[in-house]
Amino acid sequence: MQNELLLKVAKIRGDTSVKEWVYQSLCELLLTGEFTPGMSITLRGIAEAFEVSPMPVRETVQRLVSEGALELTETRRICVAEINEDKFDEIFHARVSLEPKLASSALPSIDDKALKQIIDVDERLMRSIVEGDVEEYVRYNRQFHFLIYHHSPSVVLLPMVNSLWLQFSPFMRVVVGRVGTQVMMDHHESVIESISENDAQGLQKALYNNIFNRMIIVKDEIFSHDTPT
Amino acid sequence: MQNELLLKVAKIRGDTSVKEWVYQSLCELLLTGEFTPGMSITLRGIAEAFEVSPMPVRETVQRLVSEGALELTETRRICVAEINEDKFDEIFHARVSLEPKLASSALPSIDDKALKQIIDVDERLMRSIVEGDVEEYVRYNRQFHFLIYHHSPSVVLLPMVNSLWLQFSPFMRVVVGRVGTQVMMDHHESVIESISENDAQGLQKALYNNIFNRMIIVKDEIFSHDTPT
DNA sequence: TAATAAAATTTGTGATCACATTTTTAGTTT
DNA sequence: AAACTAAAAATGTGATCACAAATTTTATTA
Repeated sequence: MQNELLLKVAKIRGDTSVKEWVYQSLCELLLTGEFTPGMSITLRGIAEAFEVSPMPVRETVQRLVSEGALELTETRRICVAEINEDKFDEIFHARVSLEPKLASSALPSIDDKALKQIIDVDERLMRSIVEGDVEEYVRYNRQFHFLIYHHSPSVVLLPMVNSLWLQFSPFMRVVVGRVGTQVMMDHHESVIESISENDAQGLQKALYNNIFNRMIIVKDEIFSHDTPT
Repeated sequence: MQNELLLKVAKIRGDTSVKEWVYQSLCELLLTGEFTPGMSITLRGIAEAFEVSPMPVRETVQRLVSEGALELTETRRICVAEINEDKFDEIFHARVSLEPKLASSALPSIDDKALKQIIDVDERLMRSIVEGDVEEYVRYNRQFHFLIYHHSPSVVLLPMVNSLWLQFSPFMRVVVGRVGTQVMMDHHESVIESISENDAQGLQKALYNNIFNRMIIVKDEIFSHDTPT
């Protein structure tokens, strides 16, 4: 593990506490899929890699265990959460229940500049699919969603959605790598149109469909073929 | 704070880690409303009250902050989460989205013995309302719900619902004390009937209605009157 | 050589310490 | 009595230590 991880995360900023920096860094590694499902991590390993004491790492790991992103084994070791079909179905339900609502609560705060950013990210997302660039796909897909959600004043749904993404992103990175970007072709036109027209109901429906269809594709590709994860 | 808190939580059991015991104990204090919204707590205070070192308390508090049950103030002090109307609305949406689905996933595992327990708790809940016993109301209302949910094999929705209950229970305890048990009259007949008939759709609908109506009452009683919390 | 046992190392956990920041208390001034 | 200031205490944070349990490595035996 060593210092390789340090190269993959942003440097700590002036007034950021060590604990918060470790948290954000671990989140990044989970969301990008650098941490893969089932991967074992250790407190001292992370502390050493990030060149900090184990204390902030311990508290951070507790947070991530609480958020379902990390799991404790029977022998109290720590590993990255794995996703089976039942868990996938639960995440599926939670996503389609919470994300559309979250997006509509973000709508009032999405101005023209933000919309332009969202459109820009969507174009990059499309390009990543065409070019078969898995890392880019994962990054821009997440950015597309969170450029919207982060405009919401939410203090309940947003953390819940965050924890869902922490839980399934390592798995999704593996999935997209396995099935290819092409099958994940994403149609965001109606999402973007609803945003530009300030249509909250339309946005909820568009995003519901978008999430539903993406998740169905994964479910079909990974679990219906009885492919081992 | 001192040792009063110790008297209000279960003793630690043999193979329970200190950290887990502290977590369960703090959860209990939140769920019963012993910890009230906005209440300040300190790591050393809890450690002293529970007669443990601050270490397990720190890790536990991180979990609870992550779960939204505790919050950090601007000056990095720790307090019990408060609920304003926006937050209440978010919790409302999350509850009606997740709890019915969770209940239906519990249904296959609810046998006659469990159903009998649920009916028993419902009767105690009714009695608490009639007798105006706020503590009992809070306890049996929670038990009613979780006797159902804990039969679910859920690993995603159940922790999410748990964290929702941790977030709003201190608030609800205050609410019920303020408005009285009578206004919280709860009709669980259709919930129980759906369970006894093994009717998953009916259970989802009954529970949705139950939660919806309870939350609407609170919203009306507390926020429409502009009563300060 | 393979299996087993013992030793060494790793790992998570709880305890303790020191430090920077925040809050409270005590003393002084108006 | 109210306001202000300084000192003391409290608080969260990061660092470090020691211990029990789990895992890995090494040595011994069949």
